[in-house]
Amino acid sequence: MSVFELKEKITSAIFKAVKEHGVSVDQIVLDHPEVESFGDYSCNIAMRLSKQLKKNPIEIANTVKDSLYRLQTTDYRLIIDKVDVVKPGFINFWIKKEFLWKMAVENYEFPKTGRKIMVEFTDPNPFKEFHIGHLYSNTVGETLARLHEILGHEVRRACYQGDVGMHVSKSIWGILLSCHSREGGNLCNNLLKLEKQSLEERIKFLGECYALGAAKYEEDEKAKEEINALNKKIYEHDKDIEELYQVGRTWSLLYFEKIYERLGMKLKENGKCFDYYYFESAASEKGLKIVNEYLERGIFEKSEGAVIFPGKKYGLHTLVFINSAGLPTYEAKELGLAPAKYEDFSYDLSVIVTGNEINEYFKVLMKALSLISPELEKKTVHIGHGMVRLPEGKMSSRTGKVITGEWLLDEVKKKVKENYKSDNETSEKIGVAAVKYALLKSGIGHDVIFDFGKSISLEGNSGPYLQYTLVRTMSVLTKIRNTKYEIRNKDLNSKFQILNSEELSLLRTLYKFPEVIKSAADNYAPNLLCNYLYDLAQKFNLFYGKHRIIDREKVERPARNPAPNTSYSGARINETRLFLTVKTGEVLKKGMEILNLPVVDKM
RNA sequence: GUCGCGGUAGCUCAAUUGGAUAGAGCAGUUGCCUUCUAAGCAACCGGUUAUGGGUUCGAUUCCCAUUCGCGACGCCA
Repeated sequence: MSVFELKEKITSAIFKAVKEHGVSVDQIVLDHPEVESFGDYSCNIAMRLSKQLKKNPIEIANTVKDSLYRLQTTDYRLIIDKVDVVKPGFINFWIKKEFLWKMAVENYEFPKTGRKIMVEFTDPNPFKEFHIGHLYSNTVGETLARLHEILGHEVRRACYQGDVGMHVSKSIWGILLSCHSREGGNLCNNLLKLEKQSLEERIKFLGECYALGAAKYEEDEKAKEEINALNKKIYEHDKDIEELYQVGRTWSLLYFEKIYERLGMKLKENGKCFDYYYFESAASEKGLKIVNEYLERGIFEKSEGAVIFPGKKYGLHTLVFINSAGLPTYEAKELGLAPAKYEDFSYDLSVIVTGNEINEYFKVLMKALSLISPELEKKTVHIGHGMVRLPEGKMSSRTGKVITGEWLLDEVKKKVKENYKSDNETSEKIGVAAVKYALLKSGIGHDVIFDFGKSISLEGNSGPYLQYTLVRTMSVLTKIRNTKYEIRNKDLNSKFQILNSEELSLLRTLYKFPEVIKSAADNYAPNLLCNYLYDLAQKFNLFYGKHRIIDREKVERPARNPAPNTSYSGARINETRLFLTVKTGEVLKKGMEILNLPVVDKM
């Protein structure tokens, strides 16, 4: 029996019991109490009915309890150990230990649903750097994708990249200037000379060009005009800059793939990390067409030479979709993107992960989409994640106040290496886990204030803590595997009864794993899974520190050679604890896989 | 100015969507390695949940006001 079935059984039993009182309720809330001494499940129905029935909640709770006892089915009797009515009017349920055990040991897998979900995330822009905001989006998006895969859905990953637009023309303008000042001759050849340099250096160069263009755009009227003109040229594939443009674009895209692989994304059939790549250059054509079509139908309006969506009519902002130069803005492109995605993969749900700074835009966008294609609008969900900020404020590529993803990963890796003297490969894995966990562990909506040294923790509630705990469980198992041992507590029936408080507490955490996955996925909240895994690891470490899995006193060591990894032949193993250890390891491993945290053998 | 989001321990964050005694980590103090990995464990310290009212059996959570911070508010994404 799964956790879900168990909960359903208790809920329906309560439902029946309540019905006996002649009242009907729309739903029964059944939760795990925070405090373990309040049982495994808790119901507040008596308090909710108190007003309606004009009776004391305790009284109601007691009669419900009596009805439960009278109505009980064999299933129910099998599951429930004890029911209690407490103070304000809670009805608390204790599950038989045997069942807790069964649920914990069972490897629950969610059945395939056939539901098709597309998740769009990361969305870095070619010609600009991949900063820690992209790192955040990638980490969150990948975990959301994995959570939905675990739930049995068919998931596709999408990445939408801005290969046209003002930021590109600013970069190109910067490149033109930089390449000119180096030498004369063919611009593209000058750029290609950089090919000898590492990809990282070339990307850095592009970033600098952007900063240059962006700064001049604001300072220099002439530069501004040139950049605006360039923007149009890029849209029109003007042959003067096309070659240059393609070179830079290719470098960027290659570079992004390298980072995705470093972050542990799996390669797809196309040999890349995302299933689908969308570009603004393509979306803009579709978007233009759609907006123009619906301009005639009166959904959009002309105003001051631009095409706008009158959001004010619907209590939202009015936004420009096609600017006065005839070019589509972000909003129009997004309108083009939705049907393009649907053509590739006829999804039931489209999840779009972006920074929360565009939350307001998205509301407008969704309103416009609902008038154009209501069925697509219904299938679309926008998740705005918090922005990554530096202690001194917002990041800005223009002023160079940017922390790139690679820099962060490298620095953390270095710190791990220095602090713990671990080898290169291990340090990399620990560093990646530390960075990702730091981004995943808090709620998705809030901004993340990034402060190196404070933000990325290697101990306490951190990625390495989970890795370390997993290593501990594996270490016990290897030790046992290499050894002949006797198992104590062979008697299965007695096993459930004699659990000490640490064992019981671990068991009560273990069986909840599938519930946590479900609620993390349903709420788009990876932090729920982080919280759970951390709690589990803490409980395991407490248990581990307090109790022996392999009996110490039975260890026979060769008298002359008391090395720590000698044979443990003759050691006795507590089977209950062994199972708890195995299970903890499994859950940790699975959970870390969903969070996409690398696993290490030793630390 | 209008709209949206937020304010929880010195710092960074939780709190099962209205539940029981508001919990962790970091920082600080103190113990624990000849015993399955000390990136660990235990203990202490730390709170008028921004402020004031309201709704009810019950509020960090919902409503109103005040205040502070961030974002958006017509041609960037």
